[in-house]
Order: sequence, then structure tokens, then C-alpha cells
Amino acid sequence: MNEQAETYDDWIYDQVFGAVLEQRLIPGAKLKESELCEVFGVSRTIIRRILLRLSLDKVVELRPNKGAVIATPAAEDVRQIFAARRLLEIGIIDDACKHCTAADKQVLKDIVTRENAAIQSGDRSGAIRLAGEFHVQLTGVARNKPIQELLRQLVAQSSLALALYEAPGHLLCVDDDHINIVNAVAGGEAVKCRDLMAHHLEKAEAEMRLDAPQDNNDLKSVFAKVIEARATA
Amino acid sequence: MNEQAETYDDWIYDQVFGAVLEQRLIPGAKLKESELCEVFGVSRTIIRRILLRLSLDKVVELRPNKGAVIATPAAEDVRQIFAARRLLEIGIIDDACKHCTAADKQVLKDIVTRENAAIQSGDRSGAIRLAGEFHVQLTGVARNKPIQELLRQLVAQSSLALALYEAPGHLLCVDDDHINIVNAVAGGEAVKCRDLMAHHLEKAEAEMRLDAPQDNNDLKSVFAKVIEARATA
DNA sequence: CTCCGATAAATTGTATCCATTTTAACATTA
DNA sequence: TAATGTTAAAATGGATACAATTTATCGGAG
Repeated sequence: MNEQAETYDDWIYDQVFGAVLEQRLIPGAKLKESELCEVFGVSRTIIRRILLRLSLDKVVELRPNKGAVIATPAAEDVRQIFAARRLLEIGIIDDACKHCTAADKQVLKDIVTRENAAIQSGDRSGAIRLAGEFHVQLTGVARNKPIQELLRQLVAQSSLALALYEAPGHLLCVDDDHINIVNAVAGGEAVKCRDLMAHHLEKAEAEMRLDAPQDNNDLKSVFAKVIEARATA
Repeated sequence: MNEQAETYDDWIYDQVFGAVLEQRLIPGAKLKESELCEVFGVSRTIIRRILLRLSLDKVVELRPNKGAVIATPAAEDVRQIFAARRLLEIGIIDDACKHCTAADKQVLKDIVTRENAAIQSGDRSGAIRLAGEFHVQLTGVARNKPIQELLRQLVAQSSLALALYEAPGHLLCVDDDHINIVNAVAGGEAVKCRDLMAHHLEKAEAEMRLDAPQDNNDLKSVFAKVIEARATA
């Protein structure tokens, strides 16, 4: 995403955050402090600081006295995440069209190119990450840091949502949405661009099953229906 | 804002955050760790965690090795803050109209009542705080946590912006904007409400002087013009 | 007397230590 | 052998100790 030289602290943060984006860390995964200490060769002080930052991103959940796990957004959370994304990503398009430079266009096109390459080479992690990077970078064109920062978080949360609720049998397939959006933004076609984005986001949310309780680990909800049925019998 | 019983950790956070909202802590104010430790009777571990949270809210700035200060948003930051607020606060109005309950309406009306009381009793801190609380609470009616959380941060940043850039001689005066907005939301008049909100936010931003470099502490910009004049003479 | 540098105090950054809580292992018993 | 209570191991939460950096103080040179 923003891979310039920062402090080591930030670098570790990026590694964990990136692993979430690539779904190498999936919801429920335990983040044991001592293990992270070993992996990155720092003390728990540093790791705990990073876990706190990730928890404020709603990407990890800090359970008091029970350690940190990758967050498991509920279906309602996911609806709100996507509602927020629609609000932001459609809302910034006017400004994006206004501010889009040739350099911006090139960066976006490069991302789309790499994204399609990843899809065709079967690199699911790379494809997911680049798709997310596209949305964040596009939002950046509007030159509004608070909005871009929130979108950065929402994209990561979307990655978790996808891991939890993605409809089975969904395949990676190249479509032209992203490239069409780039061209519309660079061409200043705000109306068309908003329309493209709206449909694109709707499509993404529609690929998920937010009705069925996907809580695999919550025994209560897993067995709620049978218990209910037995009680009424 | 959300003053229910939480952990002591969160309570301290709320105290500092609240002091910013009330402009009892103004931009540039130093937050010495040891002092905060004494005030709240905890170790630096706790205080540093809180300072990190506040820095992610962009309410304090963490200067490496040089301590924490209340943030000083630049003029461009303030423009982005208000652009973001327009996007969010106008954007959520449809949903707010849809979800607004009688209880919501009552809470909002109470805030406005208290706000006007504060204004008339000359309680500037209280008035600023309640004005902010109004916007956050109104956003909450739309039932979108990520959006509300960002607005919470933006409102605090606006408080800092106001402290820095408010046009001199500006007085607290009761106006009907907030109560009109409540009525429009509760009445489901989305179009009217968006209009009211748009004007309200424009008015707020217009009360600030974002052109003049208000950087009192940045000697370079304070003396930039005279130096320039001398150089060309 | 002012300016400059050296030294001391204070402040921040990180690692480590201890207390508390949770989790796992084990043994006892019905 | 399954269940349960006990004990040991491990992990988290918080405070403290130590190192590195900054800031303040003081003394001398010009």
C-alpha cells in the first residue's frame, strides 16, 4: 500500500495488516504476543502497541486477558462496512475527477494491470491485495486524508468479511470494472464514474451471504435451529 | 459523548478527549507523560497507550523523543476535515431520516436545549462540546459505526481548528440550525435536511480564516513576507 | 555582558520483571 | 472410562528499571 521506509514499528504493522489484506491471516486466527516477538525480534512492548493499533482499525480484536485474534465482523458489521464504502467511494468521485493527474492515472492503471496478471496466474492473495490497493489509491486521488484513511481500514475489514461470507464456488475472474473506473475518473466523467462505482460495490457485496449465520465457531448459533425445532416438537 | 462506565483506561481517554472538545487543551499544549501519570495515578504504560490512541485520532501529535502535544492542524488539513464532514454528514441524512426513532429525536432535542442554555449562560466550553455532541449523535442515527467513529474524530479536530483559525470577534450566538435539522430528520424531510446541513457546515467553515498563515509558532512563515520583501529590495 | 560549549537533569523509548488470569495437564473418583 | 476437581504451565496486564535522547543549567571565553 504505502511501502516507503518508515520506522521498524510501522513496518511490522504493515506486515500484519498486509497479511490480513492477503487473507494469509483469517478471522479468528490467534496472535500470540510471544510468537510475534520472536518473529520480529522485538519486545512485547512493541508488539502490544501494534496490536492496539490494529484493534483500533477493527482488524484485530483485543479480548481482555485472553489475547488478540483477527477480528470476525458480524453480518451487520459487514453491511455497515459496505454502506460506508458506498458513501465514501461514490462521494469522493467528484473530487477525484477534479484532481486526477496523469501520474494518478498511471499509478491506477499499473495497479489494474498487476491485478489482472495476478488473477490470471491464479495468485488469489495478490489479486485481493491489489483490488484493495486500487480502491485506496483511487480514493487518494480526491486528496482527502481522513477519508482515505477510513477507506484503508474498511478495505481491510472487507477482506475479513470476504473470508467469512464469500459465497462458495466464487472464482477470481477478470472484469473491466476497475479499468473502466480509471478511464472515467481520468476523463472527468463524474456521473458515469459514480454509476460504475455504485454497481461495482453492489456486485462485491452481493457476492457474500450475509443472511446465513456463518459463525462456524459459535456453537449456539450453529445448533440454534435444531434446538429450536426440538423444543417446539 | 458516550459517558457510560467503561474501563478506567477508557475513562482517562475520555477526559483528555473531552478537554480537547471543550478547548481546555489547545493546539500545541504539551502532554508530559509523568504529569498525566500523577494526575490519573497510573503508570506510564497506561498513559502512553492513551496518547497513542489520541494520536491515531489526530488529536495529539507524537513527536519522536520529544513528547506529545495537542495537534495543530494546518489550514489544508482543516479544509480536508470540513470536506470530509460535508461528505459524511450530508451523506448519512437519508439513512438518518429512515432510522430516526422518537427516542433519537428526544436525545437530539435535549442536546440542543442544553446547548442553547450553555450559550446563554456564557459557557463557551459547554456550548462547543454540546455542538460537537449534536453532530456525532445525529450521525449515530444513521446506524453506521465506522462513519460515526470517523465523525467523532473529525469533530474533535474541528475543535482544534476552531481554536487555531476562528475569526476574531466571533461570538457565541443561538441560531436555529440544529433544531431545524432535528425536526427535518425526525420528519423524514431528507432533501430539506441535506440543504440545512450543507449550509450549516459551510457557515461553520466560513467562520475561520484559513488563508492567513496562523502558524504562530512557525517563525519561518511568520517572517516569510518581510524576508521576501527585503530580498527583492 | 553576551555567546558558546560542556555538563547535569529531565524526558522519552524499550526491555524486563512481577502479579493476575487463563489455559492446559493430570490425577482422582464414581 | 467419562467427569470433575486440583495443580502446573503459559499467557496477558501493568509497573518498573535501564538506555538513549533531548532539554535545561552553568561556567568560561571573547
